[in-house]
Amino acid sequence: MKRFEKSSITIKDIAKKAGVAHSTVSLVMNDREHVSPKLREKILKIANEMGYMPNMVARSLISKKSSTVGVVFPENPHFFTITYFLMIIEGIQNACKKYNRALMFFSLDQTKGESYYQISRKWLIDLMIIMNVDYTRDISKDIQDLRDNGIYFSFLTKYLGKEKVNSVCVDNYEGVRMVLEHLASQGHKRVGYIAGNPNSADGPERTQAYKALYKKMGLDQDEELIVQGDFTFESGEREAPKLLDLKKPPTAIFAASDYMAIGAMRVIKERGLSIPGDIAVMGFDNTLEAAYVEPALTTIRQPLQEMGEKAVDLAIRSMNDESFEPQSLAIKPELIKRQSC
Amino acid sequence: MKRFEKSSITIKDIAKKAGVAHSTVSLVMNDREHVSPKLREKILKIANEMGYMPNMVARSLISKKSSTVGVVFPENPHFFTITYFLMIIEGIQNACKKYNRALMFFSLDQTKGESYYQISRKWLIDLMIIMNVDYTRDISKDIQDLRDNGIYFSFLTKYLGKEKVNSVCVDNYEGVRMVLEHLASQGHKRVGYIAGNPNSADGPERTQAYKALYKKMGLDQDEELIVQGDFTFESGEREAPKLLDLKKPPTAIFAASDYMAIGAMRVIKERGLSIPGDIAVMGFDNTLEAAYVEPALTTIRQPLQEMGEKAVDLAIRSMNDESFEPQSLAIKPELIKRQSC
DNA sequence: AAGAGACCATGAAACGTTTCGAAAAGTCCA
DNA sequence: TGGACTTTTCGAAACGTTTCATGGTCTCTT
Repeated sequence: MKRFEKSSITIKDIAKKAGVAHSTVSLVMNDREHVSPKLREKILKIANEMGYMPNMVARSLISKKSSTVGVVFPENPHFFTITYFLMIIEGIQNACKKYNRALMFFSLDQTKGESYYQISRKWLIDLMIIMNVDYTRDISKDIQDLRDNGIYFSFLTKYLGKEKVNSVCVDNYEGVRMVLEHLASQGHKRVGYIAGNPNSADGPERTQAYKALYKKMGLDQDEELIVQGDFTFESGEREAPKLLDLKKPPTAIFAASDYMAIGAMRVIKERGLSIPGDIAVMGFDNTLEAAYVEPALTTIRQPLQEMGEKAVDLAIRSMNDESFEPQSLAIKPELIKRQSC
Repeated sequence: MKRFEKSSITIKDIAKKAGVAHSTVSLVMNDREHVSPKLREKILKIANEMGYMPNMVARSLISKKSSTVGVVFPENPHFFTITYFLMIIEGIQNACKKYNRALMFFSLDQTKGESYYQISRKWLIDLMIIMNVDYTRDISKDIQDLRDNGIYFSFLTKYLGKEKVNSVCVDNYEGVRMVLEHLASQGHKRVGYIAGNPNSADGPERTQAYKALYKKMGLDQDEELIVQGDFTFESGEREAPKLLDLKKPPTAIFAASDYMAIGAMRVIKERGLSIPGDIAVMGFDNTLEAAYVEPALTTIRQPLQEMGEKAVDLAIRSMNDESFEPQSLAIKPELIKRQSC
């Protein structure tokens, strides 16, 4: 089998057949003015007959743009199983369709010295979604490089640097408020809190919101009621007993992630306590599993899909409008009432 | 802010600095022979200092290859929430890293006349993973086009056409065998079966396996015991009552997907029956939710990640070895014993 | 009927690579 | 020392587009 025997139809083939210059065909294909309607018609017809399909790569080379949205996430072989990310990606995928762009994925290995800018240059990515950041490294140089080279981007996480950049994240304060209000409205006074990963952007923010709000809600203020998890199921299983074993145990547990909440639930059930009878549980995230555990978990839904879509929208707006100020969007979450409280 | 002020380092910049022809630099960058070690060293050093990064787009244009794996799936806005696909994609992502390729995603809208080959041409994709096929259309011309143009591909689903192609799917027969054997070993004689979507590749295959096997396993043969679902949670909820309402109801239900099994479980529990005490339930797929329902679902794990990786491996082998015969891999699944039976 | 505009179409250059035939530079041996 | 190799380096062409200055062809006005 010979390869590339049948080479594909180019703009020149069409030009030859139509008896015009290939630059004219280019104008037609890009829907630009200054081509007579008659000629345009003719060229389009021929292109259609011949089954022309533009070569995006050649187009990218000259325009220095790739018609692509590049999603960059940190090196982590298990990235894709984390449902949290997946739903965001669905949103990005939708946006790509809307803007007629292809979607590319890159994992960034910062330990090998790879930078966001290098990736953009290597693949001529002109629109980048940055999904998560290792804040232990200085990222501001990268940001500057992207900016200097006309690459538009959004962060899909809280951006902790000083620069003003497009970013989309959930409104953690509002989410925590909803949780505590809901619990308070059901008469809970003592609410145990399992905090999330302190090295993330969301973990500390939720904890801060919790501390800022519980007095306002009239809940018990007691440092004992706060334990430190890291968003994982295991940390929920590990930390929940500390709350249950208190002299004065809480009547409700709020975990900063669903996975931790589910871990806590397992422990509670193993001890023969009933949920929500003996103790209520609330999570945060509305991951897929939350609906399937028993009892189904009451939690806060982050509109992840919407967030993914918004992130692309912001970057596109920056691209189309030079005067558009980078925005930091905090998306309002939603309370999902189920059976766990 | 001016754009592209700082244009990036090219092979020519390096050539100028090193005082050589840019073609020589190209040879060095591609690790080709016929360059003296001394010069090679010097060029590499300069390239490194200047922070050279190859322009993959220019490279693609000339080589007609994109160093990319293109994953193509059918137009379906909710593609990405289906965990089944996601785990496969994780495998593909791993393989991409292994072969140092970027990952691109495309949704194919066959109603608009888009073909697999067109996508490959448009983006110079030379390695394609085809995730699912609309078998109501004739795909053999597409296959031929891909072949004729040296584009290597694997199907990540059972391929139903006549051609010999690379394909990776789960061994459904073996999976069903494991289920029935497990149920039989626990003394079940009457096993209800909720069939999957009849228009898919997997649905009929599992049903066929069920029918071929239940006599061998000494189970009751009774057409009443087979009901028709479509893989969704809702169809499980809808069909399970038909089995429970039989004059002689089954002692176990086997659903051809976890989602249907979970739907069935909900109905069973609503009727106040205990699982597995009154009735055992088994699923198929080992989706994420299976571990979290109560009781946790005994099911068949498809090694999805492995399948994704294998699909890329096969395509790469075809690419590297012209004489490699396309293979059709049926991956052995695994029984995951949990509490539902 | 000629000059001024407006509109169309063209051809060449460019994008950053790879490839390949040919030139240049080494090496070896007689 | 010169011819015959071999190895190294070079230069030009090519990949399929877009862009843009230039020139040609209309149509209108005076």
